[in-house]
Amino acid sequence: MSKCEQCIVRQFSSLKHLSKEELLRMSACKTSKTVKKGEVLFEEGEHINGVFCIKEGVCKVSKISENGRNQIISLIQPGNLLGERSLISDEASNLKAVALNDMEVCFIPKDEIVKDLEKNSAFAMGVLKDMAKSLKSADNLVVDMAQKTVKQRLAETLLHLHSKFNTDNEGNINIYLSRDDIANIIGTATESAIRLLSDLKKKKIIEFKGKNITILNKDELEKIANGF
Amino acid sequence: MSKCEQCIVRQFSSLKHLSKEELLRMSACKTSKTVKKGEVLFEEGEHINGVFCIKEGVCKVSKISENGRNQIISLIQPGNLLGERSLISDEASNLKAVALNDMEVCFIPKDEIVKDLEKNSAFAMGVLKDMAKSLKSADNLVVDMAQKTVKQRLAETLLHLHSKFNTDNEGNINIYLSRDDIANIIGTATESAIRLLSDLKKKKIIEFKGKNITILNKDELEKIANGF
DNA sequence: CTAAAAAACTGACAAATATCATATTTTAAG
DNA sequence: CTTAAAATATGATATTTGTCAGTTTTTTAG
Repeated sequence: MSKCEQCIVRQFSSLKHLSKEELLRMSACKTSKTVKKGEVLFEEGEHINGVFCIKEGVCKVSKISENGRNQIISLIQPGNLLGERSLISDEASNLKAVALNDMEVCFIPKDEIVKDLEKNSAFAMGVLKDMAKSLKSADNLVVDMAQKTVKQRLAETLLHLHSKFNTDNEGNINIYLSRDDIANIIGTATESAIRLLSDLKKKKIIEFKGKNITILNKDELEKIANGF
Repeated sequence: MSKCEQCIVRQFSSLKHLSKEELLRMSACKTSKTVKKGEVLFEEGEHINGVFCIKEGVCKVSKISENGRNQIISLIQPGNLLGERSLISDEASNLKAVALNDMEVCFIPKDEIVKDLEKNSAFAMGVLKDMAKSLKSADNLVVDMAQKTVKQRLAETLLHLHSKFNTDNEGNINIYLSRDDIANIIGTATESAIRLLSDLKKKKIIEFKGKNITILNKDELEKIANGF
């Protein structure tokens, strides 16, 4: 079993504040698993009883609205933790997580995390900072959802995806989402998302072949996102 | 100067985890002030450098979208803290706070809070729980904003306001918001909010005289909020 | 009390978006 | 390779919501 010390999650998450001994204990009680594309990490309403460390792959975190439509709240990348919120509130999860591609994750049981939170104040502050960051982006998302048009939100989403997932310096968006997923991120009907994507393509602002989307004119996309 | 020990904010916020000595120190470095209706507690982009304890009155917390429209994110009641998020991220505030009526608040400087956060893990866990709660409701709000119609959001907002602000057992909503504020909570044009309020009145689901709104048929309002 | 300003309201119309129906293309399974 | 299923795409239309213009009511300042 690999030690947590070298793990990408340790480098990028609040786990970096853990000491060697704490990591060793964590390493001893963690479980690793692979999650195939399309599989569910946890359901809405499920008691997770721990946190997931995302080592490889990406998952979408979503929630079903009372209308029965699915809203994707965020995409979680390698290096991040998942499930902190529910762990801290000591509640069932309010969200569902599904793998977008094949994943490698570790699961750390709740007790272990709570113990460290209480003893290691740097770790607690780290988690607090992560949560504060999530809260800020959630607030921003609320404003966007409430005030921006679907067209603006699509432009903004493409820019977000680009800055989060591009590996080269091109305009390629290196994450492959279905039109349905894109619609569920921006909160619109699938047909509307498709139509607006086609518009952007016609105007040479983006290019795409299937799920492979490339941004051709970033400035223009930014203008659209800001309402011009 | 009043001691923090008996304060309503201590009873209801994470400050309840502070010891007597910690409270005394806090009491010594805090400043009290009154904020008149309509006055600004802090602006978007301002460095707050501390947290506000809300002893009396209500304030609205909002953010201007790129479109120039104002979105109210939440209403803060007596007993709550305000400004924790920015303090923990060590950033300027991303939100603006304005008094909805005359307020009594205390201000606790940042250093004092940070000191206690690092030393008192129960306090840190309390703040963490508050933040987790805020994050959950922000996520829910995102879903509502993205997926619900304006009519649904209005119905839901009226129900929220009622459960948060009713003092008697009647359907009265004991907080007085302008039509503009209501529109800025649900994320719509003022005229749309007015029209939908009038519709609900015509259908005898609510009653209102000016800003004084009463829910007549809660069941029906719940149905509307859930899309029927 | 009165005038001016602000807030609430209403109607007409335009724009954005959802829905439904259907066609085409891509993907997956045998 | 072939066929069925799923995803993507497009058109027509209905619904929702925003915008603008104007009226009425309420609030505020003097």
